Amino acid sequence: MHENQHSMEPGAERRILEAAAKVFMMKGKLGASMQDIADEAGINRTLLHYYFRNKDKLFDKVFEKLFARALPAMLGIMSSNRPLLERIERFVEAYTILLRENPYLPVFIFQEISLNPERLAGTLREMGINPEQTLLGLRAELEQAGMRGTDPRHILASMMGMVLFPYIGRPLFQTIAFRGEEEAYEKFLSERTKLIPQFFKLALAGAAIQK
Amino acid sequence: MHENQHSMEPGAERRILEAAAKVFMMKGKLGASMQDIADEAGINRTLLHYYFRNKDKLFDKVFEKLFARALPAMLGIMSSNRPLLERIERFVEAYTILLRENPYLPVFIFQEISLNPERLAGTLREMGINPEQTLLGLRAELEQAGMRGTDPRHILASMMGMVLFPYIGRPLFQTIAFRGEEEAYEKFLSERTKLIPQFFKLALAGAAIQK
DNA sequence: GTCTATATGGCGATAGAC
DNA sequence: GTCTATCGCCATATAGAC
Repeated sequence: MHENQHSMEPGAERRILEAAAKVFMMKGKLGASMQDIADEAGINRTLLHYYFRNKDKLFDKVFEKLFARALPAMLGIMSSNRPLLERIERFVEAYTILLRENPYLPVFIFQEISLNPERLAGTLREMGINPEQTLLGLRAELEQAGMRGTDPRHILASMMGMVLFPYIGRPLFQTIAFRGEEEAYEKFLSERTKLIPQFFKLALAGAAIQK
Repeated sequence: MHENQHSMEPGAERRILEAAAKVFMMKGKLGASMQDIADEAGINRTLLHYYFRNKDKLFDKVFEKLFARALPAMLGIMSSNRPLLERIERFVEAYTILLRENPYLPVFIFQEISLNPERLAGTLREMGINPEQTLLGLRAELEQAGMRGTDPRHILASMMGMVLFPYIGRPLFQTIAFRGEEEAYEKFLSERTKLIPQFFKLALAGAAIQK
């Protein structure tokens, strides 16, 4: 792509993207300046323009990358064909790992989509994600997996919320409910990995009793 | 506060705050210009400065107002002394009403806190919220309310996540799981009002069986 | 209190030397 | 490919007339 005559630092583009991802996530799209990103990457500001033309294009690339990192885990649970409880376990594990490494990811993504919903359809198309088809699979599979009569999307939304909330609302929740203590909160997050699947298990058990 | 010699449109300050809240929520703090807010309020741009001095101060006022609108419902469930399931029901109802009228509220608040966590402690203090005390009450009350041995904060986090996620992730979730259909999603949101408390009921029932 | 006109600064973007 | 210098815009903010 950038086969130029002079020596180009190998992986410069990747290093820029990593720096940009970090800065965009921490300061937001508009709060981050090109200078901030250049500093973080340890390069000259104008090089950003050389590689990515302008800020919008750079941001788009970063967003696509981060979005592609976050979404598959969500669709995984939808499209696998394991038992419901096992799928929940795998889902929670996958997201816990992802979020431990990228705690700002959910706020960043939801904020961006919220401010710019028009772009979503196109992004999904480019990623080769077909909502129609995914939905069909989900419906059929989850419908008969345990919660008969309940729209399986409720399970999915509940699961997503239970997993994501402690990260999305971390500063607030940690301050109010944990006196701001980091270590205690980390422990809390770890506990949830086991606790969330267990919670669904209990709910399913309870549902079975009710019949 | 603004007792001036000339006729001031009554409630101008409030009208500005409402307009600003709307614009800030839809465009973000940096994406919103003072001109945008002035247009929304139907006044001249410089009047914003007359009333609120500068953009930061205006934003702070807006944020405080919105934060004060969102937080009490959360603390309510913590500090009441009703049975656990009843508290959950009330909590879900209260938030459903709030979110139906202010769908952008959670993203806005979590984004701002995420970008500006330093301000949080001060804001809570100004609002007269004492995390220490709230936490003590919560611990004692929920501990003996049903989920023995489980940190009650897990219940709270789960509840918050289940309620908030469909709003925070609405554009994405509605697109993927509902083909973008508005009406179907509205119905989905309504269903959750009953479904979430029911879900906790089942989990508690399941927990009872396990003993 | 409300308006017009203007100052100021920051940031994205490009030109052009090397 | 990388740098320096510079242009031009836009948004905040203020001065000052009415």
